[in-house]
Amino acid sequence: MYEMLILKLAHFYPLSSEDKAGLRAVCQGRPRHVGARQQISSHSSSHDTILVLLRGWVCPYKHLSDGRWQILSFQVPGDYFDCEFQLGGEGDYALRTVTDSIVLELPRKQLEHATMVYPGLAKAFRRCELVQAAVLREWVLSLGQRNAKERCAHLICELFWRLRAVELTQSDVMDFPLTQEEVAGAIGVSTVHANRVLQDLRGAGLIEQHGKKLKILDLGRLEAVALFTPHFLNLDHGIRDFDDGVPRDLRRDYPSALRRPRMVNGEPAGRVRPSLSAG
Amino acid sequence: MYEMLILKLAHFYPLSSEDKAGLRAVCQGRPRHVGARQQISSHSSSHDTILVLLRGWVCPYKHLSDGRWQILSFQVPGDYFDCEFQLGGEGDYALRTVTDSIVLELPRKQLEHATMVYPGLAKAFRRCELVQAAVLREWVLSLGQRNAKERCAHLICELFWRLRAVELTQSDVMDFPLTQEEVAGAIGVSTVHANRVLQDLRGAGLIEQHGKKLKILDLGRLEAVALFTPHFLNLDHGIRDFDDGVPRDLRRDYPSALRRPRMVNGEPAGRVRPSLSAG
DNA sequence: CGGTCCCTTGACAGCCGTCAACTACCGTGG
DNA sequence: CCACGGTAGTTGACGGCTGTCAAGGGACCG
Repeated sequence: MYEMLILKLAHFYPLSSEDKAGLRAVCQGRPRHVGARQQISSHSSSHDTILVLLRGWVCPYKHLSDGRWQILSFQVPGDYFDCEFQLGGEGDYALRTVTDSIVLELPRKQLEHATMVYPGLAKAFRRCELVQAAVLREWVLSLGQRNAKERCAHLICELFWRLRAVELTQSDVMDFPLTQEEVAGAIGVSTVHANRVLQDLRGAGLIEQHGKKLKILDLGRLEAVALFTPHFLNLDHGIRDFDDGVPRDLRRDYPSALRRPRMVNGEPAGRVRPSLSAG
Repeated sequence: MYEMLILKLAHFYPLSSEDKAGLRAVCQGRPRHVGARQQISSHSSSHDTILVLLRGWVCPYKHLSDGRWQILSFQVPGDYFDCEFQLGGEGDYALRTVTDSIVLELPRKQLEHATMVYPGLAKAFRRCELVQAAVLREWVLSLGQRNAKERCAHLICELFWRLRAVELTQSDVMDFPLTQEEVAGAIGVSTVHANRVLQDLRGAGLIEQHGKKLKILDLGRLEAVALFTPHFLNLDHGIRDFDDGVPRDLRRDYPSALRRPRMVNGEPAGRVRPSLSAG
């Protein structure tokens, strides 16, 4: 079952069979079952553990003192979260399950030892964390610049690509256990508006929903609506050698000036205005 | 000059004089000057460097294919950014200066060696990265749930606390070199609306602006407007011992159910509706 | 003194939130 | 078999926050 973690890590860095064996040796704890829509807390005697999600969906979220709350990401099987998020005290966010889930607690000490012995593991974990951060940055971009429809489409695209990476899709169909309230909490809109946006996407022939399954009818158009590119997910299946170290000039192909498009009826118009010239 | 980095790190973990000496030994490169509103790219022969900001403000930002762009955070003196963000290829975001800046490139290999020799450095850097991630999560919460006025107030509070931590404030006055366009790009609104929100804050007697300086007139009220708590910044001046490892039940004081308040004229109403019961 | 950048203002429109009510669905129990 | 209750999804009316457009003003600089 914890092959899920190996499957995921191998997407970010090619693991040797020794790496995998070393990881398996650490994964000897007893998996813990957590019901749907429950808080997850570290039950072990020490909070110095890493939680690996073996089955189900989980979401970290944050809330304001007046009760408003925001989902920060969705975790799917193979994902892990570092309980160090507590930063030595109360964490700045909380974790709850979306569906029935099975989590495994790995002792940090043992895991760190394994990453010392098997450098491939260290690189895979490190890269994994960088990707998590990249996803969070993409959410900032989404919440700041995309409108509700684009954000919703983008969320679906992100989940589809990530689930496909751990082989949890069947062709164009994926699990989609989120309620509209959870979608709303993730894309920063009200539940009512999330409903309208989802209807909009269905009406446009982009997706179909049946029960807790979601079918992508036209991935290309959906990605176009979302302004989605899978680049930030770095799902290269560990094929590339990231360590060749060829120096490149960053962002050479970026426009020399920041621009914002005019928006007309939620769609960017052809013309853009120059802005924050890059000098 | 690079004492700025030490000053900042010491906020996150108490550094011994050996730690500091070890860090200074790595900081022997020549600082590079970058003009205002310029792209920053890694100029060194290898992209395997860490950039430390010694003077000025810098902002990473991301943009959509149609030209919309979003600022991801502001970096102030003492902050550093890992060029590994490139993830082995083109990065998913870009970096540009807000003001005239001075940056220092540290070779990753040497820095990693130093962190092996001086574990205090490793802990300080690690904690620093965790705080960066926490700030990003707070931005997600802001962009998703706070309205424009709250977001703007929150941004000002965050910057004020962070600048104070590196002793770059004079009593209630801080540098504030951002144009309204940059504020808008950070809080995800149009420039025109950013202007209105700033006027609103000034009109409410919360802040004053003169040139590139901003004076906080009533920090308590500003934080109340922003629903700001400095907790996520973890600016404990390294006083607490983070390694005592006392197990605690996470989030014990969180409400057992997620709730969202009703919003009336942008203010949450007294009553909240239950939502996503935690079981 | 013309140009550029930045800030400001007003009118108008549209995305999105709020409220309230309704439907569909599902498992439980009589 | 149907009543029932709870959860999730849906709809319509209305209003407000926020974007867009256009124009003008002030500060700074060559």
